[in-house]
Amino acid sequence: MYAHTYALIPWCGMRDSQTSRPPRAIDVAAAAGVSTATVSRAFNAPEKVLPEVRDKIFAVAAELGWLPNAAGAALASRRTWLAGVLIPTLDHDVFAAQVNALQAHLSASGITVLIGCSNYDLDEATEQVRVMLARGIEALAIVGEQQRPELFEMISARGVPYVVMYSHPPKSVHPCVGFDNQAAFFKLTRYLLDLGHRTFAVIHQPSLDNDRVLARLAGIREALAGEGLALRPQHIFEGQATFEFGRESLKTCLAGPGPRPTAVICGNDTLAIGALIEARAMGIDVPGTLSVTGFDDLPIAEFTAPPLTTMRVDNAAIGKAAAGYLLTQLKRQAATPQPPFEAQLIVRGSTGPVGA
Amino acid sequence: MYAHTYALIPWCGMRDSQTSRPPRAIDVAAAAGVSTATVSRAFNAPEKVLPEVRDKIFAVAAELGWLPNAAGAALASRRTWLAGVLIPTLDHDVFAAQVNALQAHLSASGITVLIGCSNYDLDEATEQVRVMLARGIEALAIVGEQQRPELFEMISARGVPYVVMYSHPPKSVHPCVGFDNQAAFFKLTRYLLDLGHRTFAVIHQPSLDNDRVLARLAGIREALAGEGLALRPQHIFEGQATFEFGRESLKTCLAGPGPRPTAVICGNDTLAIGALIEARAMGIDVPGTLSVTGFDDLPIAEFTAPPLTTMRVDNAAIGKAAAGYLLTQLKRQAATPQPPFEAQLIVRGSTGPVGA
DNA sequence: CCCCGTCATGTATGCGCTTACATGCCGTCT
DNA sequence: AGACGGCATGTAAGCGCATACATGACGGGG
Repeated sequence: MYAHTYALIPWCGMRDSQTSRPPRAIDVAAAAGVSTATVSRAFNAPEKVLPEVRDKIFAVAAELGWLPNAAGAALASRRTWLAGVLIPTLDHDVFAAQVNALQAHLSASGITVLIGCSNYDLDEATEQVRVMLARGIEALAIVGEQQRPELFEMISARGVPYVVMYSHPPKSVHPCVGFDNQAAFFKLTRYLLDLGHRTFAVIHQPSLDNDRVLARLAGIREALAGEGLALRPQHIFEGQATFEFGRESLKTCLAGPGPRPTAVICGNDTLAIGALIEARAMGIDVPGTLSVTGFDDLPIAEFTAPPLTTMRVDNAAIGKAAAGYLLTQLKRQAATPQPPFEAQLIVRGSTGPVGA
Repeated sequence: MYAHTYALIPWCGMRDSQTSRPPRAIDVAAAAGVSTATVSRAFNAPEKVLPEVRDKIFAVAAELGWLPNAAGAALASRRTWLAGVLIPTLDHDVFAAQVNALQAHLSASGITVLIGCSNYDLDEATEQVRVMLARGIEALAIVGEQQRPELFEMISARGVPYVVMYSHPPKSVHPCVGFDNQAAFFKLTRYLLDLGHRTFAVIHQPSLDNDRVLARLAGIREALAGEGLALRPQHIFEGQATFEFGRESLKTCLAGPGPRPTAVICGNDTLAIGALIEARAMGIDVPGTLSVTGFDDLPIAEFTAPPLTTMRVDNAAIGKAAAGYLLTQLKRQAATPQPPFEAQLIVRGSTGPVGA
């Protein structure tokens, strides 16, 4: 398809032969009649090269299709221009949005982002960080501060600046860019308490090794304890964050013995929507006899029946702020500790006064 | 927090002094009483090293916290173990799922994945690929085959194996792993035609530089043409893939002059759900007086009111297959051209016979 | 008119690792 | 017994680039 254009690139035609290799700086230098030092300067410190020479070098480089070999550059300059981000999975809007923003911001500064997915496994997380460090990342953003000690040891040992993204507990030993999960769920629960609710159910994600989920549960319990209340074990449901698990949990919950909850707090919007779906299927009036809350404010939350009361966090802003923090760290400037982001309560139609 | 453990790592305490640097292979070699060649072999070809020597080296390496410097390794071995993937944005379930699967699969083979986001901009796409090539990627997956010629020239010139992901038009000049967008929408439209629909509206994503969207429109037109039908300009809506655009497009459409469409084909589920929301708001009976279709089969599609008729593509399978293809290419094995994936029609409640 | 500073460029070293080749040891076959 | 082959390891040469330092040209001031 583009065969005709290959001819423009001298060494292209040879790409089938084993001798073919990408051009090097020395090839560009030879073709431009300068030394490799000047080629290097033309790209890395253009002001140090005479404009005419520089243009000649650029022209030759373009003609040869030369791209500076990053491995060579990294070795010689001791700079990789690489940063890493460790997340549980890309397959989740929240993390994808954060990574997207982080990458966009770092990329604008010429930094390439390596993405490591732990799949919610601490050992895999540690391994991913090991690989990233071997690749020479100069900064690292980590989702969640619950990690193996070795992970923090490795990055501290190498003096790599890092930041914990998404979480931001009040007394973290780590630099954080995020919000306080516990405070957010405290606020949410307080809101429901103020509506008169006294019996609660909770449907949440797997809490193993997950400080965000644990903090959320703590926030709920803290608010309840303030009123002398507690969660009944039969009202707590832990499982995968799917519509299905939200549905079956609500079903089980309402079929159970003892006092029926008047409010269901869900670990995220997906679970809440599942609960909403089941409530509709069972003919339960939401919010008349049951209030339901979510977390994340997915775009769909506004359009469920009834619209979902939830909490919103600006994930793109978190990603951008994390990038900004790392960037100032890389410049060896003072690390300005960010105040936590605020999770915003979005009251919609899925919550109401108890017994309304 | 982990200060007590730092003491276990000899050079940690010095990380504040400017002289501190990560250990090198030669440090490990010295501490283990061998040469750097043996250290290298212990990690890259363990069977060539006596078990006792190997264990000693591993122990010393762990103690020193040594990680092989990837830049040095890449330079010497001419292997970077890097692959790239070019996508429009991570902020979209479909691409995130594909990348997640691709990365999981390649990572299992020791390959690190570089992710480049084009933000639907051809120049940015080209630039991202340029950066990836400079970093030494040995393989590349690209979403969408509509790219600047320079992009394909660059990768061909370097002999980097690549694969187009997601799309799979019948006569592509590129190796593809994906499905035939045109055929999928042909099938979908055919289904609606068989239900008796004759007047159609289309609400779709921006088509500029987007071969997937263009192919989908072509599929619709092809099916209609088979019945001597065509789309009226006032029934075509192009805009961002949001609920909001789906809503306002349906509203505008139904308020417009001329014959009212009995079926609305949406470019994806988000637009379709927007249309569904608007239809409910307007009190329009779906599917009684209006059929609505989506594409992607988002998890929520099953639970809309009415449940959404849509098409499903296994994005994780595409990512995995793309990784598999690149892996065999890297082994210089025969490239087995994959047959296209099939987009599966999922008939639910949002479509029905015309005028039912 | 000479000296020295400035600027543009060249020279040459080494970043940390892999690997072809060299070395030396030991066991085995003739 | 001698030769030879195989094996474990060492030696040393780069991989492609950036950069400290050297060089040389040029110009201005004393």
